[in-house]
Amino acid sequence: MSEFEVAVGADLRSQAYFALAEAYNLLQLLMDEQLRRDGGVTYVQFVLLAQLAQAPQGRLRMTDLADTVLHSRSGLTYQATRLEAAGLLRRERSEEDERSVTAVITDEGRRRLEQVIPGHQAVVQAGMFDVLSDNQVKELAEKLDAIRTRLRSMVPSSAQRRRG
Amino acid sequence: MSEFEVAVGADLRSQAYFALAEAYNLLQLLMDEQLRRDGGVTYVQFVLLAQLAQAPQGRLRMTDLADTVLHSRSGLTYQATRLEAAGLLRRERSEEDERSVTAVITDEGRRRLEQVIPGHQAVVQAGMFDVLSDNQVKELAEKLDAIRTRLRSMVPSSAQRRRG
DNA sequence: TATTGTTATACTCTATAACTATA
DNA sequence: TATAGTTATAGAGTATAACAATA
Repeated sequence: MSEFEVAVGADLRSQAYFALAEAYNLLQLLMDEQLRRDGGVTYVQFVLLAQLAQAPQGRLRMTDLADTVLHSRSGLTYQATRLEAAGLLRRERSEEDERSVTAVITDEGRRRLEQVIPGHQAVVQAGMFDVLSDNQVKELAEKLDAIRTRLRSMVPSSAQRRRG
Repeated sequence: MSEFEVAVGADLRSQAYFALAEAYNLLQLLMDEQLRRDGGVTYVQFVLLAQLAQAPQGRLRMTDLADTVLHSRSGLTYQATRLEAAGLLRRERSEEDERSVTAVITDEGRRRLEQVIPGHQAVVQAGMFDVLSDNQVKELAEKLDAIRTRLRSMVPSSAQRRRG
């Protein structure tokens, strides 16, 4: 138990919370370095590319993408401009709704993603899973998934934030 | 299982990892808002104050504090200047080693911390623990702690980064 | 009128390297 | 020479509000 925990609460819940926070921050540090080294992309850009890669035809509407990655629309425009300049993504006007813009991952974007994923998974494996058994991983995943679902219901979407 | 997971790996480990990432990001969003609303401090500032509050006599050397919160020294100087201007922290030259500076939390800093902690704990409780039993919390804490310890051993300290 | 995306703008934060003082 | 902390600087990223185009 770290001393920080004593300040805010020495109970099990505080332990779980601070372990989560520190684990994620350390992981972020290692992942940022790996992604930059292996593919010249930031973590945010990696997440955006991965989101697009799995979407049908590699396409997502800008607003939906912003909601998915929890950023403002202007923030997404900023990142999309950078990814477009790097040739990893392109933007197309929608045909059904002329207001909408669809972000599409390019072939080069998919290649770049494949290029960084092995290193990314290696970091996650070494940092998180080498110290857990398969069954422990399963139990961890179940609990984190319950927490994630709960938190999703507590945070409004970017469209809702704009209105409210 | 989100579609993002499919892109990078649909296995249990990816599930655990992405659940961790999204849970922490959502939690961060909620905590930032709460801390700003209840006490006008950022999450980083909250962590710095909490670290000092629990240290002996509320004191820590700047470099040690930087290592604890995983920031560069210049980044810590920036935050310390802001916290000092807000009257929540003060800096003193060390008497043993004239090169060192000790950061000390002020009485007002402690009051501010007490002011935000209830809301902070409420957010954590609602977001993470209302969906878990006490035993599940215990199991979660154990696994996250193992991961944290592992990750700590993988990330060099700020002093080590400076040298290397 | 409401919604989509971009832009203008301003601000926060971070790190690197140079610098000062001390060990 | 090495270390502690600050500062100068520059850059990355973010969000809010105003805007143009479309529904």
